[in-house]
Amino acid sequence: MPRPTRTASKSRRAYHHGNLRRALLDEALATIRAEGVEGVTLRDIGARLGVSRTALYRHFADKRALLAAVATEGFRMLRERLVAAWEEGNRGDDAFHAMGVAYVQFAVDNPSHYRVMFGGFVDAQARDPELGTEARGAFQALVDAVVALQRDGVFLAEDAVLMSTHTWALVHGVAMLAIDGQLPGPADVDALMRYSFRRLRTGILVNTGTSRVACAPG
Amino acid sequence: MPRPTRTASKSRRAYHHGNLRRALLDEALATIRAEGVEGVTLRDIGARLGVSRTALYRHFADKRALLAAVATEGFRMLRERLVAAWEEGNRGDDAFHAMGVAYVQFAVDNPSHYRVMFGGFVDAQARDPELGTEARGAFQALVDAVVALQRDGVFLAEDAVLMSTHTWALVHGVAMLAIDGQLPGPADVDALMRYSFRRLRTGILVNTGTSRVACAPG
DNA sequence: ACCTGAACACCGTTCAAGT
DNA sequence: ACCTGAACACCGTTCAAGT
Repeated sequence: MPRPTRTASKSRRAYHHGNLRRALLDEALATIRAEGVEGVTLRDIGARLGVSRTALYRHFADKRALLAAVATEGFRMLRERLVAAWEEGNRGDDAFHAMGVAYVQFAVDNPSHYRVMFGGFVDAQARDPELGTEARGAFQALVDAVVALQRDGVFLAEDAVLMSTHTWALVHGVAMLAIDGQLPGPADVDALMRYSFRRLRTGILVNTGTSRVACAPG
Repeated sequence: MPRPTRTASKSRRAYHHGNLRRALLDEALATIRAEGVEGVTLRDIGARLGVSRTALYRHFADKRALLAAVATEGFRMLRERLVAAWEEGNRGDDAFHAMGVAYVQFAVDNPSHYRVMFGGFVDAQARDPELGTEARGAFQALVDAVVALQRDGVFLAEDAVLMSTHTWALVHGVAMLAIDGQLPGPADVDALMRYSFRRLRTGILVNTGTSRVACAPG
């Protein structure tokens, strides 16, 4: 396949002439990974790319737009992980658990990136429609799994969105506590996830409800 | 009761001579409420208090220490709300639900403050021991309720800390989604909380487990 | 179109100096 | 002890100017 007629040129870097946006995104993400969001400065990113510190404004409205793009990419990655876990687990009950584990694992592996995704971008979503689209896409992966499990009679036949949001809140909560260091140790993340998903399925209440009263005890 | 021998003095503000720390804390919190964390600048706070912008360093090591103190106060407030909900609800099953509602309500009422409390202060806890103490105190209010409900045979007699952490993760997740605007509307917060607590108690799984197989269907 | 470089209006923090 | 004011080393963003 012939490359575009554009020559390789004498520019010091390959990301000139069109892929500077991509390079800015990659550099921002690398910095976020290494130092957290507060380590991201437009000057450093420009310098690291051998580019003026104002070159960024050709591709992003401002710093927040850059971070919104990073967040958008995060949701895209997250959705891929969720879908992969669901499909590789053969779309059953265990696969649902695997999705939850994959979700928390993504947060633990990319804590700073995850934080940018949920860093109070209430209006970032309004400013950057693609962010909302991608976030909804990741959520949809969860809804799809819930719907499938409801169809198969594994999960209760309730409002799938409500059930999915409930599940999302749980894994989101576990993820946040994990990356915030609120859990004693890293081994506790696994233990909590195992417990949480068991109880997500069966609840924490002692079984004295109407559905059991009709049964003989034992 | 006689006031301390310190005179009212001619100082323009009452918070000189000992309560500047308190004033700094209040001013920081007010700014956080009004503009979010990123609106907090030491210069503005100093100016608003009629004090040099470096006066703060007499009471806090740096800006992060100030924010850690704000977070500490947040956990103290949160614990009070939780305990109040638990006791006013007469320490029963409904009171547990009320605690959850109070938790989410605190986050919704004080979104920026709540975010400071969970803003990735992994090591802030190490730097500021009081923060960890107060955070653990709020969590303990939840554990106490779980233990009481287990004693009364309402909740499963499992590891109370694990069960509490599971519950905490759920309400934390709901709270984060709510203040992040990830939920369609404010009415959905209530609906989600009702659903989530019902399912926290009873689970989302169809009841075909061993305990029900023994029963006649229907 | 794309990038530059100087300039502007901000930051947190340090430190010698005052009382 | 407590506070000040100048100074330092940073920020994001704007804008006229270059190619």
